[in-house]
Amino acid sequence: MPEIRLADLKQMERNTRRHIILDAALTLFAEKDFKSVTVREIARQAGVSIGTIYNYYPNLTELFLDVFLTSAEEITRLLNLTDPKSPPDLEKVCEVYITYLNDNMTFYQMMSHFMLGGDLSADATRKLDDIMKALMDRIEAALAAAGIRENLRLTAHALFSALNGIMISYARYPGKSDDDIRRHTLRLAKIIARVFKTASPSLV
Amino acid sequence: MPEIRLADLKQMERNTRRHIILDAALTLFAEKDFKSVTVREIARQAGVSIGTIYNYYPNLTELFLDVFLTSAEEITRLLNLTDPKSPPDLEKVCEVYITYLNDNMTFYQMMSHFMLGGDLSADATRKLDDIMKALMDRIEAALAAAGIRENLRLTAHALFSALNGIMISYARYPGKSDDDIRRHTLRLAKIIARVFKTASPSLV
DNA sequence: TTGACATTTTGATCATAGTTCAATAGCTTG
DNA sequence: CAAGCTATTGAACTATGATCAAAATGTCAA
Repeated sequence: MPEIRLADLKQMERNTRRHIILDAALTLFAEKDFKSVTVREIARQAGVSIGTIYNYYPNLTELFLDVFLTSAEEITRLLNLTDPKSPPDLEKVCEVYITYLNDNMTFYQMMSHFMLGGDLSADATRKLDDIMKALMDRIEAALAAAGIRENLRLTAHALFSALNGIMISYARYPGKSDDDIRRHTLRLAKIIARVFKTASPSLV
Repeated sequence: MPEIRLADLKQMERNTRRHIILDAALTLFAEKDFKSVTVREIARQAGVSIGTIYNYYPNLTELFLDVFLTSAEEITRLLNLTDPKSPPDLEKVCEVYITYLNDNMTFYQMMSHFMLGGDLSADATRKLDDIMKALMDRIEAALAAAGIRENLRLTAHALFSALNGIMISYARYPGKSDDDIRRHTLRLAKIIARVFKTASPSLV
């Protein structure tokens, strides 16, 4: 039955092409603010025409979302790899997460854009929600491993929120270098991790 | 010395005109997502031409920043008014802040836009930093009133971050109504307030 | 009041963005 | 090889923020 195989190959080819565009976008996002990247730039970087971009993505938003999802999977994987032998340490998980956000500010910018912006298709919304949930689950697992039992889900929500808030509050810190910001956000992450470890059992 | 008075009056007049544009923008932001509000819409709402907008603001970003600063002053005032007789309660301060964010999502969208987006003039950056610092100071005062003494400044940073993170994480909650989101974000705010009250003295 | 000068307002105009789609090029298959 | 299908192309369309010469309005000394 060569038909099925051929169809599969075609699909793989299509995915490869899609990946070329995705990689071009990723390259550009590493260089500059994601809001200022244009279709024309992505097309040039990928070596295709504008129209081809729209053959693989219905619009720029969905392309950006694809980039975001790729990064989100990466950070989820990183979090799952923390300290594979011993049980995951809460402070370590927070540190890895904040380090990733420092290294990938476009990821955080996109997260804020998609979470607050709206105007996503139903399909895109589902994808976004799924990946955010996966991230949350990872945080929850770390909390569970830290011995938190009561209100586990709610506490995980609060911790996840707290971590996400660090960057929005201090990504721009007047008169500080990137290194200073990294140090400061990591210190805040540590504080938040400790606060949750210390106080959680006594919550209502 | 009538010259000085006249100059003052002119300045007041100019400020009044500026306010007409500001109010028009505020009205539109209450109706729809701030990213989708156009210069033409603001001009129509304010009853002036496009060019006049640019007479009072060098570009749309500065106009948006002005709207943001207006809201930021309002929330700072609200926070200062919480429970004027008794010492400010930490949970109450968190509740007021999160309630305001729920009622004024455009404010939060703008905060995230300006804090993460960049491309502000030097003057705009200073204004933004000032108002964020004022907000922070208010949180710090509430923590101090709650009895926190050690690492006050750093703890205030962490708490401020945590509160800001609530909205970015849960403003979009799959399948939940606005009321549900309000309830959930307020619950998270309460948890965070308690966590900080309980655990802070034992921090390093 | 008048006329000359200064200030403010106006909106057509420009550059650039995302998006569309008829024409073209490239493959596949009978 | 030819017919038909699919993928690619980029000029063209709409809408955006921003500009600026011209017009309207305001100011004030003579």
